Amino acid sequence: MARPKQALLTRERIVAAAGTLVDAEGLEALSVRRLAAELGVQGPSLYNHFPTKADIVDAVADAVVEQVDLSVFGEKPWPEALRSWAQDYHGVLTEHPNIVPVLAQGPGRRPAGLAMAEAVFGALVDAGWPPARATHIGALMRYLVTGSALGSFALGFDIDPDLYDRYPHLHNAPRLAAHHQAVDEGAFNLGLDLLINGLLAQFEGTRR
Amino acid sequence: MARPKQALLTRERIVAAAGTLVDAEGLEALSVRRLAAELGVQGPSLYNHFPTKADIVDAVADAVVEQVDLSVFGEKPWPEALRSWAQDYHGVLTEHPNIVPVLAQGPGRRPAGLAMAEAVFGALVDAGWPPARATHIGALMRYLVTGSALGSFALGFDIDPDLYDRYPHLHNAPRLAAHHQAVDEGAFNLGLDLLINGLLAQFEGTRR
DNA sequence: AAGTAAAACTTACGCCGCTAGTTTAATCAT
DNA sequence: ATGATTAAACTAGCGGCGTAAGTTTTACTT
Repeated sequence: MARPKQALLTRERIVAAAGTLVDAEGLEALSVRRLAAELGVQGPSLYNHFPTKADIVDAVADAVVEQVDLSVFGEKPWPEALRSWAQDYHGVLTEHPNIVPVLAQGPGRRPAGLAMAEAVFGALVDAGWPPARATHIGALMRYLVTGSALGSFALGFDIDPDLYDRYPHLHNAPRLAAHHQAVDEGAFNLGLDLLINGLLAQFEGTRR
Repeated sequence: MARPKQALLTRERIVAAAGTLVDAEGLEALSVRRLAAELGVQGPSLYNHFPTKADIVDAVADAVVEQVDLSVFGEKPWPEALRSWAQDYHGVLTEHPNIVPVLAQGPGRRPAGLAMAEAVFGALVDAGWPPARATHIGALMRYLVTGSALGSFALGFDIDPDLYDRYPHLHNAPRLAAHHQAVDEGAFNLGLDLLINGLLAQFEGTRR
């Protein structure tokens, strides 16, 4: 086949197929040949639409970030906005955990990533936080959200019970797997509460 | 060469060389052939000492975790111990950032990882925290430490100034790179303060 | 109508993790 | 002491990887 009458590929179709593949089978399963096969095409054809595989992965990551709702930042005071955004971000990443390692590297040049940083940082600065402090808060939020999404804490322990003979306090670790959602959510929400309440106290302390 | 009089390889030598390579050039640079070359040997020879490459990577990760000081947990009250441990853990990861993606997946079956979990969880439970809450706190600490070590926040932004024309609040983002250590440290310490102070308040609240 | 650009293709290079089978030395059992 | 087994290196090779190069055909531009 040479150039077809109707193009077989578009950037959108490629990103969608790549996202589906990553969600279903993980980042390691995303190879150029495999992705091309899903699209009914030979591997190198993808290079007519993206310069490198990394650009495809980046586009997948940004498509996920695009799903995060940023509208709260114009509508609510910073503490509620921050909480609401962090929960939504966390929820989106929970649905697409396999792409999180990419997001954890920062926004780079990705438009949705930069737009999100702009919204968060802008809201904090506009609310009266000093820019340096707002940067810290933004960083901290990324640490919590990506740290929690990067790998389930509860599923991070091997489930072989014999493994824990020498770690007496951990004897229930294999049982964590059964409740991993509740454990991970509990930890994330605890962290979010502590951070936002603490920040609020600091903020009001400097105001008065 | 067949079997030499003195074995060329040991697990320790392999892990040390792999760790050096990962530290110097990143996880992607660690290939079986490359590592073998560093050790003056052919690639498949490594399989006489480790069943898979993943086991080598795991051993590198555990060697890093082994460096974290756990002695504080027997010596100080839980808030100081938690802070001191988290700072030490954070410091160790700062020196070996390339292995963090592995640690972020949890301890799995790695002995030093499990010993660390045992120490943290045990100290919290022994101090009076309910086990479920202690689990949340342990998870939260991992989120913060690995989240912050996984990728510098300050270096996560592209330094091309033109990129920020459409993100007015971020116009100073390219300057973050110059102070990335201070920014990242500031965010981590802010988070640690907020979490531990908040936990302390909760703990004393339930005691009274 | 001619010229150019786009989008598919095939081929190929140098990497990758790992398996299989071979050789030789060291160690263990009788 | 010797014979058998195990250990630790080797070579050869499989299937997969990202991607560069060059080819063909179609579509768009002038």
